[in-house]
Amino acid sequence: MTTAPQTNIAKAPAASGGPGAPKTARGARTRARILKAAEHTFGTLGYHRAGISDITRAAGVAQGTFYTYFAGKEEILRELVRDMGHQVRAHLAAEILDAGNRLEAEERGLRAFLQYLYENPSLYRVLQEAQFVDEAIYRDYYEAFGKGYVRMLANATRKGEIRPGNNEVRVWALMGMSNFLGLRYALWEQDVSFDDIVETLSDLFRNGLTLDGKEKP
Amino acid sequence: MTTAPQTNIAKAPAASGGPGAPKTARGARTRARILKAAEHTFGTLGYHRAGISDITRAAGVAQGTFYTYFAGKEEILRELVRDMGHQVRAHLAAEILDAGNRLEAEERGLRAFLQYLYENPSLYRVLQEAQFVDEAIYRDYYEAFGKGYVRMLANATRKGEIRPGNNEVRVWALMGMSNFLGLRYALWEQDVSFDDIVETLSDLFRNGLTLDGKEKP
DNA sequence: AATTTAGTTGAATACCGATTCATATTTCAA
DNA sequence: TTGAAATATGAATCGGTATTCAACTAAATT
Repeated sequence: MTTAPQTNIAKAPAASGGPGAPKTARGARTRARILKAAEHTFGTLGYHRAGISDITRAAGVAQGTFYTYFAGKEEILRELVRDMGHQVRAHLAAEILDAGNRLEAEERGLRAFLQYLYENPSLYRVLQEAQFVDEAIYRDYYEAFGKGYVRMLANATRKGEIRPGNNEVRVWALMGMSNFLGLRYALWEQDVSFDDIVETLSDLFRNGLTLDGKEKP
Repeated sequence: MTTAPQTNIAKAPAASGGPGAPKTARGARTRARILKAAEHTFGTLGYHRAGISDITRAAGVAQGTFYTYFAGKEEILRELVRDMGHQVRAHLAAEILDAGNRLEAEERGLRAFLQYLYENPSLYRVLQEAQFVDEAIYRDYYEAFGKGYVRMLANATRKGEIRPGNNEVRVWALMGMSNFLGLRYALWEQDVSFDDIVETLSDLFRNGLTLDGKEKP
């Protein structure tokens, strides 16, 4: 031990976000630019084809700068999924706030989701690819989403707005619907209006799929 | 032109499956072993982490042998998705054959799908990852699936078993449900019985989600 | 048996891109 | 103003792996 002690206590892990959270306005701006660039790059090229160099180029910074704010490629993906998750949930929550009942909330929620996906196509790809890079972050996303959703259905059940039933299973079914409808009609081809889609689902919620057999109100 | 003409007509493209389809029983066996090994390897490690060497090791052949039957990594993934697609469709078709009506077909189909996914977990991962390697093959899978599904709903509509409506939209919603329910309850955690799941969806199909408002039979 | 064709081998090649690092610049507090 | 801390740079490193290829073995054909 001839040299001075190299303390490894020096670098505080900081709030969240890898090597060191920015401590300057400039740093915060740069970090945000990189994150936004990653969203676009991953969304366009996909996680694997996208290189760090693609991200930094899009952000207008040097490659090395990336590692000032993120521990690596996986790390920024995680950050991105968390960020985007917050955003969608906040957006959808706001959109269904003034719904008078559950059916209306479902209608508005679905329409808002389709619209959001159309305007933010990166969300879909980033999220779905994250599933195979870090399954936990993907589960977290849907479990957070589902938790709030189940709570809303429970309230609706209490109010007598919807039939009693297994709301957790329903929620996963509903999330699956939205996801596929979004992929097909918001991302792939816009050959059916969102109104028509919402109306079709609304009819399913009100009347079911079969012609006979509704228990009386 | 001093040398003899090197004909490039020699290698016939063969039916389907890259460089050369096997012309021997042995070759066919080897090709099948590699395909099966790829299914398992992609299903376990994922497409990107899985190396050709992982596949050939699992198949018990040398690396070079891979390229006797497949043009490359993407090619074998495409082959796999086509294969697996045929298998699921055939399996599900058989399972719902003796259903007396559409509701029963939906119930049996959903249960069979959940069970199939539980027994063949690779299907999910291979298919979903294929989406970002070659989107066309993924679309083909769901369009083939959806096409048959829409036809069945059209028949059911004609027979008066289900309400008239936009069956294409319904089909994408239904496929989305199955997909998510499968992921959550067949792959992630088996904490709800398939019977309960099917019953929940059956209730939705028969009675909708809301308490009021069914139009009369 | 001899010859041609099909299949197999595994080491070498070739390429790619994530991460590191020594250096330079900017910011900010004293 | 000044120096320490924070930020930025981009070329070099480093590990990995898809693909190729020349030599070898097995099977089919004559």
